[in-house]
Amino acid sequence: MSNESKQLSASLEDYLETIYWIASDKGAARAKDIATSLNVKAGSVTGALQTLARLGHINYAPYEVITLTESGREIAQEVVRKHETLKEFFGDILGISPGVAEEGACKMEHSVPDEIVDKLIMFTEFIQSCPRCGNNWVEQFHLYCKEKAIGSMDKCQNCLEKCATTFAEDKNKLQSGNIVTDLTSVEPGNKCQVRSVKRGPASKRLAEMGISRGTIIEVERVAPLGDPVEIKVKGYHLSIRKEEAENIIIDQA
Amino acid sequence: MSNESKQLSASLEDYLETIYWIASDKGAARAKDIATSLNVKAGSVTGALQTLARLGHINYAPYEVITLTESGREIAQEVVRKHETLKEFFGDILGISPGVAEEGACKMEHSVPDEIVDKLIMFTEFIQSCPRCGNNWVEQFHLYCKEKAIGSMDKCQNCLEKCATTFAEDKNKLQSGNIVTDLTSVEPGNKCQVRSVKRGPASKRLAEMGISRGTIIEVERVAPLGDPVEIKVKGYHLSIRKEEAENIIIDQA
DNA sequence: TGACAAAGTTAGCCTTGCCTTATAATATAA
DNA sequence: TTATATTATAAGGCAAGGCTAACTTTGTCA
Repeated sequence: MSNESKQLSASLEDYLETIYWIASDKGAARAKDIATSLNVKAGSVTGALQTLARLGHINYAPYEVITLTESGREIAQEVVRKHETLKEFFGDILGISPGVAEEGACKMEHSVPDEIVDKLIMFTEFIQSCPRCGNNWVEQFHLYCKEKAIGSMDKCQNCLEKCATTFAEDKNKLQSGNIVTDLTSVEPGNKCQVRSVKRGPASKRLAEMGISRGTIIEVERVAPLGDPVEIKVKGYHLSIRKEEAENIIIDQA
Repeated sequence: MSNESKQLSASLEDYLETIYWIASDKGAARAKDIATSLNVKAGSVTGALQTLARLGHINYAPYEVITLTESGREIAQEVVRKHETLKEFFGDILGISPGVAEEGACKMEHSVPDEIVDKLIMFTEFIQSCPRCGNNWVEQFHLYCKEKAIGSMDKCQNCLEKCATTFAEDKNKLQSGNIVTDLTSVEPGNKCQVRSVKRGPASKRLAEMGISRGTIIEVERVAPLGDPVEIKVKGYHLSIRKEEAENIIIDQA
């Protein structure tokens, strides 16, 4: 049981990723679904499943449903994180069309080193929060791509000034209406930045999740009664209790 | 002779890339050098060379030196371009350590789509030329990576203002000393942006190379008498005559 | 010139990964 | 309980890519 093996092949990573998606949709995966999803025959799936089971990444017994083990989930989540990170960067920042962004992410998710994904997430977040990148900076880049030239000096000065005034306005707005807001008030789909985390029974857990001052959180979904709040932090999908969310004081982005 | 085949394997791309480097160093490659460079035995090299020859990517005859054909050079250059683009982005923008940047580039060069490389080059160039990214913007990002938080509002305002004044100063400096400069005055290792290309016998060739208003050019090397000027444009390594360089009017970056 | 070393070639072989088909076993639901 | 769908197994194909070992060619130097 070399549970801590070196590196899975791209193909096996794809199997894990597929199982992850099917399982998070239906609770557990069946061979048929995997075969359909990956476009292979049922026989091939069994072989891959046996390999993954031998490596300790899935819970598998003949004719039973398939679930991920701890290590399998970790690997799958990491692959998904890489995939989503690349896709978002390509799409939202570089302005690549969705199809190519998806295709590129699929190919590259198996080769990008962890360290680079981490930095890419930081970079994307930085771009989305640095005031100098406010006021349509990304759109300026897309314009540059079309026109193949930076604007004239005067145009740039204009842009720079507008950026400054926009920032000053936002700042005033924020400081005048200085309301303390917590994570529960963020709408699904929106991002925010953590100002502070209130001390409490859960603060250690939150810190372990990487939630601290400055962290950028995207709220993905909120359950009917607001209880489990599903969020994305540094590319990881997490779920936190309402009480925990209330302890996270944020600046709305 | 399916000269226009679909996609080479990562391994064959590596062979072409290696031949490219050896050939650009010594004029032609020998099997021994390739074997050493790729860390394989001589026998394996012969096999790969035969495959590449069959595909029309190298000029190969038993016991003779090896050179790239037109198609082989194209592929090799594209791989090199991907490699360098990724490495530069990882290192210069993301702030990844040279070792990891190199390793990541090696792995990803075989899977990144052309379109994404193109955009990544544009993006890197945009960052290096947009005034809003002047005044140490990239360093601000690296600081952010360390401190995991954007600066305070006041700090950001300060940064923004300093960026604006720096830009204004540069602008004044440029406009007061309004000297027309051409590419020959750029020191090796520096970058500049094309303001215009003088009409002349070579202007068509330059346009074909993708050199036009707004293009960013990095001067890599200048031969002793200033004659062939080696430059890098959009990730491609090119060589142009002195007379051509003199027709390229630039803004020093 | 001729002998030898270095470089290159060839052939046979092996491993790995990943897929397929055909057939057998099991589960499920009418 | 029996037909149908789903899984499992076994055998095998095949392409990529490497290795070894024996052999050939080439170039160099005495």
